[in-house]
Order: sequence, then structure tokens, then C-alpha cells
Amino acid sequence: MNNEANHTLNSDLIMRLTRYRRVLHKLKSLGFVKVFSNNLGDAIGVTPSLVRKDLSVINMQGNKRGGYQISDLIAALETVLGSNEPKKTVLVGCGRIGIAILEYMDDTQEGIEVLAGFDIHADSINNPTAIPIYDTSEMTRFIREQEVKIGIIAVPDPAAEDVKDQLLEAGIEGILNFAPVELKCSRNCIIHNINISLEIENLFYLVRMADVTEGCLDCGGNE
Amino acid sequence: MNNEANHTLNSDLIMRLTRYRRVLHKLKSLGFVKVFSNNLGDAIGVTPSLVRKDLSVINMQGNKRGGYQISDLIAALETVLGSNEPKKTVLVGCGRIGIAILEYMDDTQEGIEVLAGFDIHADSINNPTAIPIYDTSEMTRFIREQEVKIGIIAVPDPAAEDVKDQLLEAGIEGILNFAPVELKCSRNCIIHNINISLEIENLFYLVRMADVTEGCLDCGGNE
DNA sequence: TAGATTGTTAATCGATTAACAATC
DNA sequence: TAGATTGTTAATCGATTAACAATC
Repeated sequence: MNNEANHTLNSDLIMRLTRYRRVLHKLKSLGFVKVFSNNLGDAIGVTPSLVRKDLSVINMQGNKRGGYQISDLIAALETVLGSNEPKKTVLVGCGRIGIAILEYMDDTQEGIEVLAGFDIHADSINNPTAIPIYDTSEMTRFIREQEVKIGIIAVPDPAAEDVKDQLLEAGIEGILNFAPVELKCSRNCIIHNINISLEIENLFYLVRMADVTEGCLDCGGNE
Repeated sequence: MNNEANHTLNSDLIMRLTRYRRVLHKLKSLGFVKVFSNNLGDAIGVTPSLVRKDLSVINMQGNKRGGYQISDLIAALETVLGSNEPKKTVLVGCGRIGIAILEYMDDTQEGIEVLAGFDIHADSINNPTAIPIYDTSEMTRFIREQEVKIGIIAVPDPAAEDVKDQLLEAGIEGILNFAPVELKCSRNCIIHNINISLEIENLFYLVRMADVTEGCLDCGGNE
């Protein structure tokens, strides 16, 4: 209420807040009541300074001597992160990755609900989940009726741009994209791209570089 | 050869280099020969300045007037990114996500090869891929023999730390982790965490915030 | 009280961008 | 040549960290 700095928090910060929350839940379940900024920092691998700053951004106050009350923190984080609101999503593209994501989301949830999958060959898909798969032609209507705001794209590379446009047209405001094309956010929407091959390639590069610069590690054998 | 600044390039830069490469391949296949920094910038959504800086880091020179030679850029990028070296990986944990990743990597490759999957219940797994799945007890030996340096973790939450230790012990230097625990890199290794639920949650938050701050969008209905 | 921890400001750090001389 | 684009330096920007007074 005082500083009213509740503009859009940046993505890294939100990631950290989500991690704090996870850690705090664990601590709580272990019977802990209080926590210090350095505990939280250690837990998620950041400095205590940053923890305190993060918490101050969401208006959480600790006690100068007694640290932070875990239950207070959790409550505040749930509010800020909107943990209690329904999280409705749809998935487009029910090929291998699509189905895998459906299966994954079918049990790991965290409050996230995939209402439906869509595919141009909805009939011929062997669906091992309880989540219904409809034909893509139903998509726009469904999204509008259910007021879904978040969509997951798992279609092949060339179709991704098209699907993005359809989703935005239907009212989707946030997209998680698994297709190996960088989808760019135009106008009012937020797109996160996850590219598994790219992540692995990146890892190969980093490791190779680490080997070159640090010289050989304990085990011999690599040039 | 002149500035020898070939220390470890940071992760964002590598991601960009990988994107440049993809764009350049597309341009080349369309018959283009030259490209300017602003073209590349537009394509991956960064400023021309950054493109030029990125390219200078990998010692690529353009012509003051004629831009950059696409084939030269591609060649340089392939060298730097190690695109031609074999990319051997293993996957640990062949549950839903694990199998999904196996299937995905079974055809999308990009030069990445998953040599084997490992699971504590290797026998009872219905394996739809051509990639063999072995018992976890074989893992260490396999990794050492094949000199695998990159591992993918897709085991359930509680087992992840353990698996990480085993992998590092066996000589793995880079890990892509899909388990919903933040694995931290100790000593000589690099860990990237991908947490799908977390990404989606984050997206929900960002969208909610965008709605709040920007006021309602064109379509009415949301408070 | 003495000691420890917060809240917050100023310093640091790194990455991105703007700007512009060099030059094709 | 005139115009456009590079290569590179300096400025900017934002995020993280260090430091320290306030205080429980």
C-alpha cells in the first residue's frame, strides 16, 4: 500500500519467487517456523541481499532479529503469484511431444489444468490421457468459451507461426512454445520458447569450452 | 588469432549464435549470399549493434559496405559451436517425460545422439524407440566406456540429486535437468534446469500482470 | 546489553545500445 | 563520389551485490 511498486515484475524475479515458495513449503512441512534471508539464499543459490530485496519488492517485512515468518511469506507469495487462481490452458499439436506434455501435465499439475488438446488429425491419435483431444477447427470457439488465456504449442516447425496467430486471434495472451522456431511476441502477448535441442547443443558448447580453458580434469583421456 | 578472446562465451551469446546459424541456413537455402547486421538483428529480435558485436567476438569480419558473407558466417559458427563434432548423451529416468524425450530426440536430433536410456525398472518399460534402455546399475560403466559428457535427467523429484551425483561421478560434465528440483552445479559441471510447470506458472503471472497494468484489452469481459 | 539480521542505499558488474569515425 | 555499413568505443541501462545504519 505504501510504495505501490506493483508494476510488472520481471521474469527472473518471478522465477525466484516461485522457488522461494517451493523451499518455504518444504521448510514448513519440516516444522520450521522462521527463516533468514541467508537460508533462502543458500537454498536457491543467490545472495542474502537479493533475497531481502526480492521480499521487499513484494512488501514483505521481516524482523530485524528474528528473520521472516514462513507462513507469512508463503501467504504473500501465493497472493502475488496467484497460486490459488485457476490456471486453464490448452495444448495445440498432439504429436509425440504434445502427447508427452499432456501426460506430464495430467499428473504433475501444480494447479495447472490442461483443458484440451487440439490437432488436425484428432481422430487418429492414440490418446493415453483423460484430457480430450479435439479437431483444430474447434479450437477458437473452445478457447473463447472457456476464456483460456494460456496456450502451449507443440506443433511441427512450419505450422507454429500459423498456430500462434490463431491462438492470439482467439484471445490467448501467453504462449509456451516447444516448436523449434523462435516465436516472437507481437502486441499484447507473452511468448516463452523452450527448445530442447538448443539447450543440449548449448550444453555441449559450454562443456567443451570449460574443458579447453580449464585444461584437463582429474580423469585423463580427452585431448 | 589477434585478440584471442576465446574464453568461455556466456550462455545468452551462445543461444544467439545458434539462432544466427539457423537463420543463416534458411537464408542460404533461399539463395541469399550476403547479409547485413540489421537483417540478422531483425530476424532474431536484437539490435544491429549487438549482432556486430557478437560476430566480432567470434572473429568474423564483414565488409564495410557489403555486409557479411553468409557462407563464411555459417562456417565460422559451425566451428565455434562445434556443430560437426559428435554429440553423445544419455538419459536417466524413463518414465513419461523420459520416454517422451527419447522419442523426441529419436528423430529431431540436430546431430545429438542419445546413446541409451537408464531406469531402475528397465525391464518393465514399454520402449517405443530404437534407443536401448538399460538398468541403472549399468550406467556408470556405460558412460565411462562411451566417454559421454552430457546427461539428461528425467527422474522423479526425490531421486534427482542422487542421479546427479552418480552422473558426475561417472564423468558427466553437463546436465539437462527436467526434474522439478533446482539442481545446483558444484565443481566442474554445468547444469541447466527446465521446469515446464514453472514456465507455465510464470506465464500465468506475467499475463495476469499485463492485464492489470495495461487495463482491459480490445475484447471486453475480464475485470 | 551485545550480537545478529533486516532494509536500503550506493557501488559494482555485465550486458546492451548508441554513436561515430573508418572505409568500401 | 556519395551513401551505407562496419568495427569499436563510450554511454546507458538494469540487475546484483556490498555495506552499513537501524533495531529487535
